[in-house]
Amino acid sequence: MTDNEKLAELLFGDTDKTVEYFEEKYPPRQLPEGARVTRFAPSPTGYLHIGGLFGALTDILTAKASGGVSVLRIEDTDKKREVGDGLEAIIDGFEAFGLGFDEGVTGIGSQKGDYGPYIQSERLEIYWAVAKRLVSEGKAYPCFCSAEELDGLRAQQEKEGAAFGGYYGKWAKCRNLTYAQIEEKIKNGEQYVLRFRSEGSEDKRIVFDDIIKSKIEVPENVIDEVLLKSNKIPTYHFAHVCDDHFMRTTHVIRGEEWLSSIAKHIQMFKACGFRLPKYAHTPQIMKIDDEDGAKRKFSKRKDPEAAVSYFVKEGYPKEALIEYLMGLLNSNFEDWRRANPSADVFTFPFNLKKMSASGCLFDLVKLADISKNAVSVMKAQTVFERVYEWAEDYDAELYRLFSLDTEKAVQILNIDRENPKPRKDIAKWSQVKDYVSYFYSEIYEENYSLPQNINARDACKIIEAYEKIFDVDDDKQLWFDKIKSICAPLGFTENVKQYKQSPEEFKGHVGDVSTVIRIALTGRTNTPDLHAIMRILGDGEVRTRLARAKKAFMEEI
RNA sequence: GGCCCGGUGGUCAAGCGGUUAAGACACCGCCCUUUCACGGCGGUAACACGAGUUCAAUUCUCGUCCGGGUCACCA
Repeated sequence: MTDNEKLAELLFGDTDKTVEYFEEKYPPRQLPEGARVTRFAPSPTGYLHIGGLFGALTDILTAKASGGVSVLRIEDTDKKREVGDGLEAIIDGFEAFGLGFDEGVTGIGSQKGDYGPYIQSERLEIYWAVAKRLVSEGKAYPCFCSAEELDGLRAQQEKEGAAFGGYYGKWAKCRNLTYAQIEEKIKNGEQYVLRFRSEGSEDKRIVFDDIIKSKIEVPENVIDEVLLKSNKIPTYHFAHVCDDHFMRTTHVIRGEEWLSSIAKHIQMFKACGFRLPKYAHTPQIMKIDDEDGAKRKFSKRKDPEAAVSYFVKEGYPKEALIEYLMGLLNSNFEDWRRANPSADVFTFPFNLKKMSASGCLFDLVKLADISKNAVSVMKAQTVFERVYEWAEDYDAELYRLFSLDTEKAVQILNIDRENPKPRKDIAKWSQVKDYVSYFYSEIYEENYSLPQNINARDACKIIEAYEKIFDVDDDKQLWFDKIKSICAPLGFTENVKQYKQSPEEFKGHVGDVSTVIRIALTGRTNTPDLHAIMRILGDGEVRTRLARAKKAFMEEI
């Protein structure tokens, strides 16, 4: 038995399962040629970030487009940052946007798939088996340095002008401890972490191909990275290597912040004797800082829209956010969508290589546009259901109003919706209350301010005339003809062109007349089809509102 | 600061040695129109800068500048 093997026993005497055991337990996947296995691996820190949704979409799309498998794995190796309902936020976030993985964690306490468990804290024996082998081969060693010592080391390095800080070379004090020294420290109950014995050299370079960033060249890593923390839980780096190997991940898609640790990951894969997966480092989604106008990544603290729950709260239709993200992912998506207006997004021929290598700004305006289009093609009944469901959680008043008469709500939402070219008013459900407010007397706010070109006296006369001709049963054509008929006697023209030719001859045109009626009925100058609005309001309500408006105009005279 | 990634209109972006440098969103104008939307038509607006390679550089190389990331027993 070599010293290294003795050390492995000393450190991992309790772990009886071997790397070979896990190799057998998690055999290579039987998948068709070219099928890609991807994974999204968030840590449960309390919320799902917009970048996370972006990454997850990339994983799912990549797997789907290749006939492969997407996995959801939870990286809960940092107990300090973990939040109680962190997993819930992630699961809820995916559910809210209709994203599902083929394998992995499916809910609180539920997982599916043959390569599990899919929560890192449940995979400890795997990491230990790999760690044990690494120790026995001399590729890892225990380090007893305390946090204070490490701090001191860093200070010393700075003083001596070391090119970079970290645990390596002559500063790696525990690197060459003898078996006897280690044994003694352990007997004394000293705490230790397990470090990777890096074979790297600063002047050698590693070249590899990133699917998105293409060729990347970095110096080898020389730092003896921590593999297992003092509580025997692995660091991200080590867990990544073990998990993606045993889950048989073929494509590691992750944010570009990981690019800087790629050298150590490649070295670790090599040291473990695992085949290196392909990497794709995705660009980041950023925003413009409201204060200084600088481009920067989303901040959890400063930007509410960094969390996907923000979009849920605002009531963006889930398909809108997904469509927006799809456009960011592959810019040819918009063309594809035009050609396949009703196709399932997941049938889009997604191509990782077509992803842009540079970061982009999140554009709420563009999102709104996509959203309006998405909502405009929905049936009124669908819009109603979606708004109703949303309101139940986020707008009690709207929910109650809709509950009063769901039939009426659908009618309101159906105005101008059956047209060949439907309106595009609604981008998010939180706009709906204002959009429908004048249909509900409880929240309807009267506002009788007239445009400058119309005075209260004329407004009053218009309403009086209109009261006489109004019949709720008139069809749209007849109704409008009647409005035209009251124009001339009041000094307005029914012909807009005529008015434009000689404006001095008239007080206004039929548009001004209907504007007065519109104001009287809805309190605003802009609304969808007035005829449809009055049909929903009903004869009684229309007459009541006309009377009230007339009174208000009279008081202004 | 070291290392790494990136830099085409306001935004997202095609193009990857020879193009009048696409398209989408936004913006502006016109048309349609009872308002607003919708729709149609048109418009403003871009290859960060400097060298080099080349007959020819937005495309290739180098430098500069700018932006971002990363340098933990966090992921």
